[in-house]
Amino acid sequence: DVRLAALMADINTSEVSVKPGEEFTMISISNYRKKTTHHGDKYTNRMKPKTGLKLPKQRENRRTKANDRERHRMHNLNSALDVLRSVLPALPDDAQLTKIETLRFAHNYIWLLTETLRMADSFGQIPDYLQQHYLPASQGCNGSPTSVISPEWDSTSTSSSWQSWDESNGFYKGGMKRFSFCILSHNQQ
DNA sequence: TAGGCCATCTGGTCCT
DNA sequence: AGGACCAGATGGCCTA
Repeated sequence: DVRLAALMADINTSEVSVKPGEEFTMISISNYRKKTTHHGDKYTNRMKPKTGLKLPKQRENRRTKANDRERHRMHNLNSALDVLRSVLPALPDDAQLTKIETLRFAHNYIWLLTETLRMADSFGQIPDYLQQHYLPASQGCNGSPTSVISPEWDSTSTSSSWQSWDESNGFYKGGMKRFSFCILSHNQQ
């Protein structure tokens, strides 16, 4: 069968290499950002116009309304991101993915689920470890080796998919921003 | 202290 | 005309 597993690695680890057959382990989550909450009046002092110029009353009203709408729009966007975070595999307590990480994580997670379905179609079953650790998303990983299989998590990379997969050595190599997701083994039986 | 992340403001552009 | 969307600018907070 084709075995897939994933690894969450430290952001500062520039490369992960795991040989086929090795146990996968969580390397580090020390660089998870602590959750922070921004409160409304935290930014109050930014609400002054950048220029000291006094706007005409009508224009000022329009601008104020536009600012309110824009704020509301961004809050909606953030709410949608929160919903997205909530359906991704759980992270350790007090950790929250950034916006860009959330989007990349979601992309990788969709890839995982797609791949899982493909494997189920091909081999008639979903490997135990996938069921145990990754499915369904809402159950999270509870601190166990977690997250999503993906060939790519490099925030600077625009390449997709399998380009960094080292077929000869059987491991994925890639530059990493915060996490690395890699396929640890790929055994044929 | 530098850099990352974020919220907010702002003006431009497009759409209804 | 007014709203939605977008990107640049700005400044605060946090962490290494």
